Parts: sequence; C-alpha cells; structure tokens
Amino acid sequence: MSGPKAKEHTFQRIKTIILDKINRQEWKPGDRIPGEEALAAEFQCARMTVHRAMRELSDMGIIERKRRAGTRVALRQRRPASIEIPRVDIEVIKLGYQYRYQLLTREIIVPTLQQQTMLALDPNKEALHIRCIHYANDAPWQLEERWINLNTVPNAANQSFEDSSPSNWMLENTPWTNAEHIISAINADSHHADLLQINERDALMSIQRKTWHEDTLLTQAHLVHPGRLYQLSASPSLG
Amino acid sequence: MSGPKAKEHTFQRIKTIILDKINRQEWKPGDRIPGEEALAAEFQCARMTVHRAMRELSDMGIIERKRRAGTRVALRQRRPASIEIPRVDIEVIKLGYQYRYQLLTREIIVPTLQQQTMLALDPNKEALHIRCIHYANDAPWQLEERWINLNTVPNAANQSFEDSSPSNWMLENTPWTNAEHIISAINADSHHADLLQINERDALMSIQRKTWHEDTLLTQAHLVHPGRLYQLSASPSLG
DNA sequence: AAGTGGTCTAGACCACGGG
DNA sequence: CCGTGGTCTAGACCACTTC
Repeated sequence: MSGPKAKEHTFQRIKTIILDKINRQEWKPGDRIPGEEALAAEFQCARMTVHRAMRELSDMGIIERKRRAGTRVALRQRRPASIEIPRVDIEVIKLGYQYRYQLLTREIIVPTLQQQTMLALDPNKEALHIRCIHYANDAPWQLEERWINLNTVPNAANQSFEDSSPSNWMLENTPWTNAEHIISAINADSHHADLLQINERDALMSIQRKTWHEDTLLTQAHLVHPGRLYQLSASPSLG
Repeated sequence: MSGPKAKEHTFQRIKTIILDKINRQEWKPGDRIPGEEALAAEFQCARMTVHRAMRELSDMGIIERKRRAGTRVALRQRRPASIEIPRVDIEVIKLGYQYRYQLLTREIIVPTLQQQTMLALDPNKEALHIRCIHYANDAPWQLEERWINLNTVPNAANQSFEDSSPSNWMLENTPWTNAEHIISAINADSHHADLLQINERDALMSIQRKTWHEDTLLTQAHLVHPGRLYQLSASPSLG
C-alpha cells in the first residue's frame, strides 16, 4: 500500500531541494548558488519555474538575490515570525469556553490633550470612548478600552455597543488598510485588578492596536489580558 | 515638477486597483470578483500576470479563491502580523545603548524529569544548561536561560560562552529549519528581581523559543525582559 | 460536465548593478 | 559593459469542485 503519489509541483520540488542543500550545509551562508538558467537546465524545466521557486525562497529570507551578482545563501538568518491576533470572541470559543461580553462605559467626549496627541485625534473634536470586558466562562478574559475617530467612522455614533463588541463591529463594518500592534507586559493597577478580578500588580499582557484607512486613524484600542491566562504564539511564516 | 515616473509593474498595478476597489467597498466581503480571463482582458495583459496579482492578494488573506467557484473578497478579515524577534545584541546597539554580556552559569547536566518532557530531551542524557544576562548600558536587558541538546549540537560542548552569547553562537553556527515562540506576561520572582535589578512581582515579558532542525530539537531558550523596558511591535505583512 | 483557478513552457525584452 | 534576475506573453494542459 504505497500512498497515493500526490503530484508535487515542479517549483515546490525545486524549493525543497534547494532548502535541503542549504540545511545540509552543502551550500553555506554567503555561498553563491547557480543561476536560474543553470538550474532550469538541471531540473529540466522553464526558467520561470525556477524563478518562482527562488522568489519564494527569497521572500522567506533564505536566499538573497541581486541582479548581475547572482543568488547567495542569506548571511544573516532572520527570525521573522507570524503572529495572529485573533478576534477575541472566536478565540474564547475555540478554547472551549463560553463567551460573554459586557459594556462598561460608552461616551462621546473630547479627549484630553495627552490622548489627542497619543491618538492622533483632532484637537477639541469629540471622539467615541468605549470600555468593555470580554469574559471566558464568566472569568474576565480581556479588558478593552477603545477610542473611535468619529470623523472617519461617523456610523459608530449610532451604535450602542451593548450587545456586540466594538472590535467586532469595526472589523465587520469598517474597511482598514493598515494596523500596528505594540505588545508589552505591565503590572495591574487597582483599576485593572478590580475589573479583571485579579490582584494588584499581577502581570498583564498589553496589546495596543492602531488601525488606519490609508493615512487616517480609524480607531485605537488598548487590550489587556491577565498574564496567567493568555499567551501569544508566533511561528515562522513558511512557504 | 512631476516626480520621475517609476514604471509600475503590471501585476503590481492590478494588485493596487483590486485592493482599492475592496477598500472602497465597491467589492464587499463575500462578493465575487471577475475571473482571471476577464481581468486579463480588462487590463490588456496575459492571464499569468493577473494570476500573479491575485495569488499575492490571496496570500495576504484579502481574497479567497476556489476552482470552479471563482474568487471572492474574503469574509473573515485576518489579522496576521509579522513580528521580528531580533538578535539581542543588535537590538540593544540599535537603540543606542552599550551592549554587554555576562555568563552566569554553564553546566552539562542531566535535566530533571519535568525538564526532559518539557524540552523533549532524551531521558537520562546530559544536556548543556546555560544562564546569562544581556545588558544595555549596564542595566539588565534580558535574562536568558537555555538548554542545548548535545546529541544534535555536539559542538556546543566545546564552547565556553564566556565572551559570546549562546544565542548568537547558535544562530551563526547551527542551521535550523523551524522555530516556535510563546510570548506571555509573568510576575518576577525573587530570583528574577535579583538578577534583573527590579522589584519582585514586577511585570516581565517572557519569550520561550524552541528551535528545531527537521524533527529534532536543537535548543530551548527562555528569554525574560523587564516589562517597563521592552516591547514588541507587530505590523501586517503587506505585499 | 464544464468552468474556474493552478501550473508550466519557451520564448522575449527590460532593469539593475557589479566587473 | 553585459550577465543576472525581474517581468511579461500567449499559449497549453491539468486539477479541482460546484453546478
């Protein structure tokens, strides 16, 4: 019973072979590797097919390519990793817990000067400020504090956010083009301790997310998780 | 003074146009997008060129493609972000601090049973255990605790690690094929407080990294940063 | 069964940048 | 300069999956 011979694509086969040579140190960092035409001849395929394989290896950071100079095994092995920051409700359910959402406060106010500069909001303009908690099996999972720019997302003013969380609403109703995350570890203050039902000074994982459409800020969120419960995992984005 | 007309590649132009239509909600999530042949006719180019553009959009998670069913704007917008876990010495220098490294302990011992299972090390086999600190301007920046599998990385036994850190040595001398990172927030214990010159219970950012070559574990590292000083940033991997 | 995307080819011209 | 990679073409056949 030999397994069904899944036909491997030529470009994938070439990738695997090149990767293998690099991993076995047959080609060491800095070494020049044969050009596309030579490889195409060796693998009996079109140059485009080799090119596809090499481009993907280049995207992975395994090799470095320069015109005229040719292709070399990358010297400095990067550690780029892909991290998925998931929708909080989906994540909680996927872990087998029951998800619940609670709105704490919702107000349309003028941010303080400090917040204006931090959030890149217009001075003296009102913005929507929301605080809410996401629960997993009635245990606080994430505290969310969010500012929404009413200039760019005016519809948000009509939403009560009593039943559905602003993060989901934003994701589903507002197209965005860019986002930035800052991940850090902080100590819980008395406020955090109260809301998240933990002790003061407990370690918290903090995620600050800013979301833009083109060049205009849509929303800024500060997401805080109890450190004991929460972890992010990152793995290399492989080809 | 119109800028120099940098020639934009056709596939890139197509990507931009499609992305723009999606961002402008002209094509909404779930909508079907014209097929490759239709787009090729519209853009007056070969189908392969359209395919390249669409494949990259698909890799970005913007669209979803299925044979026969066609291409649709992705319903569930993913938030994959790219995070770079840098070499500690390079990062410290890049921030403008002076880098210093100090070895604390280095011993070849048999891991405890708990460590054996955690590290996937062979039972009753010796492994190299290292503890060291990385400083930025004489302030502790990162505490590193590392196990190295001597079956797969025998050369490590000959390294003193007194002058250069094991993480750099591993990166430069040992090819690896896969890695996994777990990021969490923890409270400092008395040990941490002592070594990192902080207070007990201060928040720490913990990064646990396992590195493999094919299916064999090479090394496992626990990297701990004072939370006040350290933050990771993640941004979408754009095309 | 038929329409869609996925791969591949054998050429071509172009752009970059090291020799 | 000129070798190398980068893109593009106009076709072809194949694989998948829904109609």
